[in-house]
This record gives sequence, C-alpha cells and structure tokens, in this order.
Amino acid sequence: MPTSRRSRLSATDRKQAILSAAAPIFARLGRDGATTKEIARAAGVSEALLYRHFTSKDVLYAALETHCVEANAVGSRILAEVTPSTETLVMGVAILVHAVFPGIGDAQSHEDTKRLVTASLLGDGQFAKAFLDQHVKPWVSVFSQSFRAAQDAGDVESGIHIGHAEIWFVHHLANTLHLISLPDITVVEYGITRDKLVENTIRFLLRGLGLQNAVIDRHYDPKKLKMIIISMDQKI
Amino acid sequence: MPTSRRSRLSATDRKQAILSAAAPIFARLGRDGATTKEIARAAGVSEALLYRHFTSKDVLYAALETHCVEANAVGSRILAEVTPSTETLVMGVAILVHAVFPGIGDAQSHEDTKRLVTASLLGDGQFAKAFLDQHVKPWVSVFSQSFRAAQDAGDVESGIHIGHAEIWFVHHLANTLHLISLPDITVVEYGITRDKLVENTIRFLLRGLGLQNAVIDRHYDPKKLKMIIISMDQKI
DNA sequence: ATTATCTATAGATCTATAGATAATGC
DNA sequence: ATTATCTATAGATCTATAGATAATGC
Repeated sequence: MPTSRRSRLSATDRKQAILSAAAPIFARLGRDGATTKEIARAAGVSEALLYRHFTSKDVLYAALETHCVEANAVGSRILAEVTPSTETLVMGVAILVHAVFPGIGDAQSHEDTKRLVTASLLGDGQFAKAFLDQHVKPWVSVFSQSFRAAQDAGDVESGIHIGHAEIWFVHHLANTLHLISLPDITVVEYGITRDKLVENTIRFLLRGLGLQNAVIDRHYDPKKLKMIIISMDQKI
Repeated sequence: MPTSRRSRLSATDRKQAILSAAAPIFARLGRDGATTKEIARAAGVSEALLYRHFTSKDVLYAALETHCVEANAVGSRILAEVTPSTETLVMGVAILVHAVFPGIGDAQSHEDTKRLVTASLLGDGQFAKAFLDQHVKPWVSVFSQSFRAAQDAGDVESGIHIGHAEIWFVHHLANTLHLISLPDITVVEYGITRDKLVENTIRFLLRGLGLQNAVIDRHYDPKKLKMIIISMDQKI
C-alpha cells in the first residue's frame, strides 16, 4: 500500500517493494500457503515481474529472510555503550520483554518477522538462528555483565548461579506470551490487563534471575520505561 | 509403518490409521505443505480412500486436531487427586516442564501435536486453545492451590502476589525451549547439557513464583522426579 | 450384498516462462 | 537502446471424484 500502483521503479527499489509486500503474505499464510499470485497482487505488479526479480518462489522467500534479519539491526550499537549495573539489568529485561511481547500501545515492530521466526523453528531453524543471533544474542552479554555487577552490589540472592541459559529465558518467556497473543481469539485467559501482564512478566523474570524483591521495586520504574520505549520507537 | 500394507480394516480403524499417518506429515510440512498424495503413501492407502473417509483435506486436518486433543488426556484424573502443598508445587512444576520440554531420555510424547499447536497459533488459534484448555489448564488450578499452601507454610517470599498468569509462565518458558530445540541445528547455544538446562529452568521458574532458594533445594529431588516421570510414561 | 479399496482421470490451482509492449535515460 | 513491465499460457502439481474390483460377513 505504500508504493503507488503502476509506477516504474528501479530494479533495487522494486525488489524492496516486492519484499515488503511479500512479508505479510508469507508471514500470515506460510511458505506454502502463500501464492505468487497473491504476493504479486499485494505488490501491485504482475507475477511475471516477480520472477524477473526473483528466480523462484523459494529464492523470494530466502531473500525475505535476509531482508528481515538485516532490517532493524538497531540494538547492537546502543547496547555496546551501556554500563553494566543492576539498573541496566532491570531496565534491560523490561525493554527486551517489551520488544518481544509489546504492550497495547507499543509499536508492533517485527510482527511479520516474528511469525517467520516461529515458522522457521518448525522447519530447519536456519533463519531463526540468524535472527536470534542478530537481535537477541547481543542482549545476553549485556545482561551477563549486568548480572555480575548486580551480584557485586549485593542485589542478588546468595547461592544462585546464573548462566547464559537463564538470560535467554527472558526472551523465551516473552516469546510464548507473544505467540499466544497472535490469534484473534483469546487463547489463554490471564485475568489481568495486558499492561499488568507485561509488568508481571518482567518481575517474574527478575525474580527468576535471583533479584530480591526490594531491588526490583527500587529499580523498576514503569513510567521511565514507557519514556525509553517511546524514544526508542522514534529512533527506528 | 505400524499397519501392514493392503490389510482390509473396518472404517473406524482405517480412519484412525490414516489420522496416525497424517499426524507427522501435517506436523512437519504444515497444513498447506503436506499433500494428500504423501499422506496416502504414509498411510499405505490410495488417495481415493482418504476421500472416502474424509470429505476434504481440510476435514482431515480438523479431524486430526480433534484426534490430538482427545489423545493423551492423562493428567486430569491424576491431577484431581493431588494434595496442595509446597512439594506438590515443586514437583508439579518439574513434571510440567518435563512434559513440555522433555529431557533427552524422556518420552517425546506429543511431538507432532505440539507442532500443530504452534502452527495453530500462527493461524486462528482454535486448536491451540482447545489443546491448552485440555492439557495445561488443569495444572493451573493445582499450582494455584499449592502456591497458597506454600504461602501458608511460609515457603514463599513475602510481598509477592502470584496470579494465574505466573502459573501459565511455567508452560510458556518450557514451550519456547521446546520450540527452539525442534530444528536439527543448534539454534541457541546454552552452554550446558540438556538435563542441566531442564533443571535450571525448573529452578528459575520456582524462583519466579517466589519460592525461596532453600525451599527449592529442600523439595526439588531430580532422582525422585526421574522415577515419577518414568512411571508416568509407562502409564501412557 | 455390503463394505473397503483401487486405478484412472477431471478440474482447479500454482509456479514459471515466452514473447510482446511501454516507459525511461542517453 | 536499455530496462521495466505486461498479457497469455505451458507444464506441473494437487485436490477430489467417477467407476470398477476385490474382500469380508451373513
């Protein structure tokens, strides 16, 4: 819907336009469910043109995957600059949860991409790995360092060892929450608002990571969080 | 491969046989990726016979879903008899995690069904809801009661409120772990053995639920757990 | 005589290409 | 004159059915 019909674009621009149009179709109908006819229609071009730009449907799908991995490679730079601390851990967990399982108001940034990731996990997982390596892995090292800082500051319950696995859990829990929120029907009745669900998820994860309740309360600031998230959305 | 080729079965038996053969095909290739030809081949019958028993591919898929929801409706009876307590909570969480994200040795019971659940979440979610209602929801009430018992016993950190949502998290975290373990390639490198990963998941979740570390150590008994799981597998 | 099953094939898509036409940049 | 784009259609599946045949139970 962005590109106006019948305009003549350069090869690269048209390619991008086709990929953008193909994303929601593939994401919603699946690799096999999506038809080249439908994609062409959505892109506002003929099927023949699709095959001028991509030699086959599979090649188009593969191109879409690369397109999605490369898009929104925001984090890395921001994350590298961050100082490890308890607060970074608390806020970082909150931000990641919001990114994977957006609250009502939040930008539904990767919607299609996330569907493709899940579909990939039911397939060979190549794309899922590429996406997670690119978009989630950078958080893991930040959280690891911040967790150690939190330990040094005495903010972590004693006798707890947290490895990479536990840090991935932040993504993992938010991921199923997101997955379950995809259908139009209510799949699971949580009995609370979505915002409260997000908050409880963050608190649950921080407890799981060994943070004491008092520490969570001290650093978890929903209002500050909203501000950060809104400002991040605008940067994109 | 279970049913011997060319044997003449009663309508109901053949229906079941076709459903059993269709399950892995639909689960691995998806609703659209799977072909009636392939399903017929796997079932060792002609495509025509498929359509004698199921009026369309969609009807076959729907029948498979009902088949999967009804199968293995184990829990409910066992769960109803259980006494709420801290130990029930600890062991229950451990058992559910093992069910959703089986360790290496564990029976890969619902493998196909779980793939269908995920596929359903990318679709209308009807089947996912039916499955979760049937197989996971019963745990939620048991855990709720046991959590209250644990609170009464002073085993829960003070100032924590746990609702239904947090209890669903037990399933949710294990779910993504399972999803990520599906492909042949290593999608996420956790840096620990699968058994340790399962154990850490259980401990993480119990901390998230507010159990104190000492309480977890007191009740979490991997050996006893293995025994219970093995005996449950045999009951199936 | 009823029920299960098969072979063969129609009809509907769906992917992909051949060949022609129109817009752009030099 | 080169590049983008279209219309039309071939060829390959894929779903589904028509019509015939073989096994079972009475």
